[in-house]
This record gives sequence, structure tokens and C-alpha cells, in this order.
Amino acid sequence: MTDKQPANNLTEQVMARLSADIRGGRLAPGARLPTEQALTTELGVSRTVVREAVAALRADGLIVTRRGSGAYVADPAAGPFRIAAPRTTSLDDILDVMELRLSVEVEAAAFAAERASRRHVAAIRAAWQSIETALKRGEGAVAEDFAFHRAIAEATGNSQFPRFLAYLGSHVIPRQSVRLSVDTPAERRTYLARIQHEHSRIVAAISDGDVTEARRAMREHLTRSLDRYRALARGKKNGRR
Amino acid sequence: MTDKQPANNLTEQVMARLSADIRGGRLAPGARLPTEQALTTELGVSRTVVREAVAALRADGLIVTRRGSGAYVADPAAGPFRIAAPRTTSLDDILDVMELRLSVEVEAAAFAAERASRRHVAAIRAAWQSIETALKRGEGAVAEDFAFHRAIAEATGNSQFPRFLAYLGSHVIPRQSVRLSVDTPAERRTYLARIQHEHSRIVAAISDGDVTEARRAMREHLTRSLDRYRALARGKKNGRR
DNA sequence: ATCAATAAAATTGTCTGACAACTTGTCGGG
DNA sequence: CCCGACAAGTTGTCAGACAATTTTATTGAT
Repeated sequence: MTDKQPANNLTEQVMARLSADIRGGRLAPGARLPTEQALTTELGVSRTVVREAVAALRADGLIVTRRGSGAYVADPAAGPFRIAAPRTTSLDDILDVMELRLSVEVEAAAFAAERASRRHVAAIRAAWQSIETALKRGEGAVAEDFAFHRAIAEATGNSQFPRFLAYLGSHVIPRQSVRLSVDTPAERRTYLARIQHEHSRIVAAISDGDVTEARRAMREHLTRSLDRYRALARGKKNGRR
Repeated sequence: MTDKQPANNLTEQVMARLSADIRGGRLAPGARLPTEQALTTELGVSRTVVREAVAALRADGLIVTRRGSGAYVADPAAGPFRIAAPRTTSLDDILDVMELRLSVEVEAAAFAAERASRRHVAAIRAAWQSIETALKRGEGAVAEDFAFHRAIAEATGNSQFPRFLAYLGSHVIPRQSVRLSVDTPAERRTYLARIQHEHSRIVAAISDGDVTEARRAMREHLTRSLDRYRALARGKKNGRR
């Protein structure tokens, strides 16, 4: 199920072992782990290795240690937060993540329309202009597109939105360039022009402070690209739900 | 800015220091960290502490180590995935996270209305019923409420939604019980009754497959609780934007 | 016999020193 | 100029010791 490269360093081996014990349920939340000495004898490694593995798992939020008492399996709810599986990026997974992105961005546009400052609006406009010049130069403008969405997220005044987008973008956007279903340059150009037109409507809504329209425009914009991926997924291998 | 409890264990102090250096940009991605020996002398701790801190940061995906060469700041895009800050949970941070949650849940309700199976609808109805019985017993039903929202997230057919909610819920919901602005039991009862009424409208919309109404009902439901928190935050110490 | 204070044992946290495994740069010889 | 051997530097692992803290056992008084 998981990746099993031999992991030439012992610490990772011990980490994998303990992690598997915890996630596999052999060690229930709140249960106490074997003592460091017990682990050294059982696994045949030095205490240094055991301690480093424990420190790593503690950083992961899987366990907590109490001096003089022992190490305990942490409540999984208290753990940090991992969103998507980075390794297994199947096409379906990407679609799922894109839906999550749509959800966040639609509301981000609404919040931006509600409370964007003049500087924020100016930044969004500048990002739009950057796409425009890139398109006139005949480029794809994927980086500029991402910057545009990022500018909107920052205009919400809520730092969670840009952070969320930055993470999702780094994992979803790169795939976008892998395979575009549009073939001829002419088709591609009209497609990009339409995208940019959708962008302009989003800008207008945010600039006007029209919350409802901002939501609508952003949803339409993202739904369209989502549908293109859905079609692609269905074409490649149809199935699922 | 951040929380500065003395952190009685040195490892966390060193971790915090290095983590701040990396996130603060003083150490660019790809840059090499000081050697362990340099850190021991500079920070005045033993090599054991430094190594455990490095092991923890490596588990966090912030750095990578190469034997014989050194430790390097990892490319953040390659790093696993972290969304929000778990430690620094100020009231403003909670509000920001709640807005993110609203964004996701509104669209989750829409997706649920669009493609929930009969079993999913039944599960949502059952969760609603659980709240009902808990309320009749005079309980707060926070766990049941969370289960209700979770059932909706699962009805989307997109595994990212329940996962996202599970994380956010574990960090946001617990605070809900910390301090409720409603004082008298009567007020509390009417409040809970209204919440449950809002729930019923969400259930009806999803059951009918009415996407727009599902969005509207969920947004109204969450906006209301968000507004209550906003008022609470403003009452405690007004400021910010 | 019950309970409280004390002592002992157990456990994690930190320090020190050492050696192995690996990487990188240097230097000499071809 | 290229290339191999060598040396220095760095991380990985091991071993032992002591400190700080918690848990358990012992002991004593009531």
C-alpha cells in the first residue's frame, strides 16, 4: 500500500514501523508506546535512532511524550492536518481536489467583493493585465493566471485563503500543462480569450462590490475548466460512480 | 506574533528557531543549513538536541539531509502539505478558519444535493434525527452536529470534503464549547431550536436535489454562527480591519 | 486497615565521546 | 587535460552517563 524503499537510514525504518503500528490500529489513541529501552532491544538499534524516530513522529503529531512517564499515541484529531495524498495523484484525485478548490475560490471571490481595499483591487487588475500582455505575446500565461487567482485570495483579508490556494495550486496547476485537449492553435487562442473574458467579469464584480455576481462569475469560470477535465477523465477511462 | 511558552524541552526550541529561519526566508529553499557542530556551538546545546530537531523538521518536510554532505532546505512545493497554523489559535485565526470552512461546506451541500445517493440521504436524515433526540434530552449535541455536517460532506462522493472537514472540525469545533455567548437556558434552547430548523431546511434541499437552495440554506446556517463569533471577537477586543 | 509521607524505581531529556559511512575538494601522476 | 588516491568535512549510528520528572513501592502513623 505504502512506499517501501529500503530506506538506508535506520531512523526512517523505525519511524515506518511505529507509524504503521499506530495507523494500523495496533496502538490505539492514548495507549502507551514501549519504552525507549524496550524498542532498542526489540528493534536492535541504538537509543539515538529510537529517539530521533520518536521526535519525528512527535513532530508529525502522531505521538506525545511525557518526561518520566512515557510516550503515548496522540489523539488523531489533534494532529496537524494533511489534505490530499501527494503521491497518488490519479486523475480522479485531481478532480476531487479541483472541486475543493472551486468551493474555496467561489467564496473567496465573494469575500473579496465584500471587503477588498483599493490596493487589492488594483493588484487584481494588474494581475489581469499581466495575463493580457502574455496572451498578446502568444504565451500560455499559466503563471499569470495563478497569480490572478492568488490576488483575489489575498483581497479577502483572510490569510487562510491565499495559503490554501498556494498549496492546492502547487499540486494541481502543474498537471494542467501536461495535456490540454485543445489541439489546433486557433482553438487554443479562442479558448484562452474566453477564459480571459471570464476573468474580466470577475474583476468587474469584485471592483463593483457585487458579492453575488462575483460568486456567479467565479463559479462559472471554474466550473467550465472543471468540466473540461471531467470530459478528459471520461474519455481516458470511463467509470467511477 | 507567535506563542512563546518557554517550551521546557530544548528540542522544540531549536525546532522553532530553525523553522522560523526557514519560513521567514532567512534560509532560501535549496540553501544549506549550518552543520550540526556549528549549531551546537551557536545554540549552546548538545548534538543530540540538534539531531532530534533536524529529524523532526525532516519529518515535517521542511528539510532534507544527505549523509556526508549536509542538511538542505526542502523545496516547499515538494513538501507534504500543511494548510493552517495549529498552534497559534487566536480568535482572529479561528474566524479565518471558519470562513474557510463555510466556503467548503456551502459547496459541499450543493454537491450533495446534486449527487447524493439514497443511502447518503438516509444517513443525513439519521444524523439529523440524532440531533433531535439529543436536544429533546436537553443536551448540547455538539458531536451530533458535527456528525451531521460530516454526513453531508460524505454525500458529495468526493473524499476530499470529509477529510477537509474532519481536520477543520477537530480544530474549530472544540472551541465552540469553550464559551457560548448565550447565557440563560431558555435563550440557549431557542437558539438550538433555530439551528435545528436550519438543519431541516438543508436536509430538505439536499433530499429534493435543489442545488441552489442547498447552497443558500447552508450558507445562511454557517453565516449565522460566524456572525455570532464575529460579535464575540469584537466584544472581547475590537480592532483589526 | 486506611491513608499520608517518604523512598525507590522507572522513564524521558540532555550531555559527551567515539567510530562508521558518505561526500566533496585537493593534489599528484599519467 | 583527465583521472585516481587521499584528506578533510559531514551526517548516521552506537555507547555510556547523569539530570529531571513521574510512577510505584515502602513505611509509618492514626
